[in-house]
Amino acid sequence: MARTYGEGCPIALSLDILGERWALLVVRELRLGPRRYRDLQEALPGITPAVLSRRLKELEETGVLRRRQLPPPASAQVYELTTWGAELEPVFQALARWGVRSPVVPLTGEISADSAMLGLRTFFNADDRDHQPWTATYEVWLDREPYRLNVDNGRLVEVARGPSPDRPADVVVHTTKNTWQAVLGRKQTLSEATAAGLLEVTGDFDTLQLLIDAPTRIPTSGRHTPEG
Amino acid sequence: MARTYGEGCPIALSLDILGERWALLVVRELRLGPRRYRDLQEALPGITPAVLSRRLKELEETGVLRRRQLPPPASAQVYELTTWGAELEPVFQALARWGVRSPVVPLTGEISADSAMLGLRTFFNADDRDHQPWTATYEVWLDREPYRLNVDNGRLVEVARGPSPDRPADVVVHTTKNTWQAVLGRKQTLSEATAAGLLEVTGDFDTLQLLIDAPTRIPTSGRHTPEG
DNA sequence: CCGGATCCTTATAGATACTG
DNA sequence: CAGTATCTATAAGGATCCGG
Repeated sequence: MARTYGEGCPIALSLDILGERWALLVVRELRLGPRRYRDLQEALPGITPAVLSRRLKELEETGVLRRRQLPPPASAQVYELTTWGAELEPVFQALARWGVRSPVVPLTGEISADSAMLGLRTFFNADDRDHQPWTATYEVWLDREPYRLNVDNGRLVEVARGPSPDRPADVVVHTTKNTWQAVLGRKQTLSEATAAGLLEVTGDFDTLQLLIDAPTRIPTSGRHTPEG
Repeated sequence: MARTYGEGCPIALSLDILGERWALLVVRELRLGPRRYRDLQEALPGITPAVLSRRLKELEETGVLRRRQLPPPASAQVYELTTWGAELEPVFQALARWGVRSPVVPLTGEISADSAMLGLRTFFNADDRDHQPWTATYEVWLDREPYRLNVDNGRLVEVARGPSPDRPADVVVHTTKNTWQAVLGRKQTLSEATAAGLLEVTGDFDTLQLLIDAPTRIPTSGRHTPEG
């Protein structure tokens, strides 16, 4: 927080803390749990070490995240969100829902594995009653990184890093984040991706299809006219 | 949008559009309706003309706002949000609710009249059942700028610039935005401000008290420990 | 390796003055 | 009133290097 807007408005205060370049994307990468410096660098292609260091220091000072030393034998240093930092979730949800409707700027480019999984949470629509409320656990591997999902009675109650902890998941998926994004974005059907060998399903295919269909169809453009 | 994060994540896309310095505050000032270049400059102390021009141009190009020529005899040029730009409301709400709970950075400084009125909307709590659901219209003058409020059955259904259009409001208030903020922030009671001559009420005092009490008590600090 | 710090260059914002 | 122009200060981008 080198420079501030100096306003008494809580929005301006939030921007004092989060408004600098890369700051909110650093926080985004911590939404699913602690990450090391190196993990952040890899998830944020384009950020320079100096900027990443500065943002981490500033976000630590303002109480958004904290630095923690993992106990031996890991002995790694990680960054993780504070309780207050984790309460930025509604901000991310609102920004994602808004950005995806951009009528002018197209949504193109790579995406981090974490973001790909979190997109499911953001756009998962429990109110959609085209499907019956179902219950299942999923284990999704994106680029060899494991994630687990827990749908309980039609609600996505858990999105986390790591494989299924106790019993094996009902459905296990192995794919790349790009294929996962393509399927979620309706650019490719689940069947097509499977047939092309881009995605491998272990367990009930239809249960996976339910998950893929749960996010409301996302208009990535054309929702508004530029004159809007 | 000179520089972009180049990601396929909708959050990053939103930040490509809104992440540059001052951008989101410019949009904030348009939440209650069109404003002229000069109005924006006054509401955003510290912004330089060059930066304001650039932000307006970029936000226009990305479809967040549009430039409009008012018909004669006004003949003024104003900036206003597009439909899509107006859909940033959940983002502002989320940012305001988060920022106000900052455990480290204090919330101090001036605030624009628009922001002072919008704070009421952000923190108005229709679920609070300490009071009966009431219905009333208000006309609030902050630093000689008129705003109108409409509470219907305990819900704040309208916050707008300008005086009451048809019939006179049930309650008319004349004060400064600083006093208004102090009263809403529980730093001063309505009675105290009135007794001190800082606030003048025409109409039913208790109906105004209902409005002031409607926002949930806002903890501006201490909600989390810095270690949180 | 990991977790940065340093150095240099480029881009953006701040300050002030000025113009159609 | 609605901006542009000019200059300076600061922050980000790019590459390299260094200590544990």
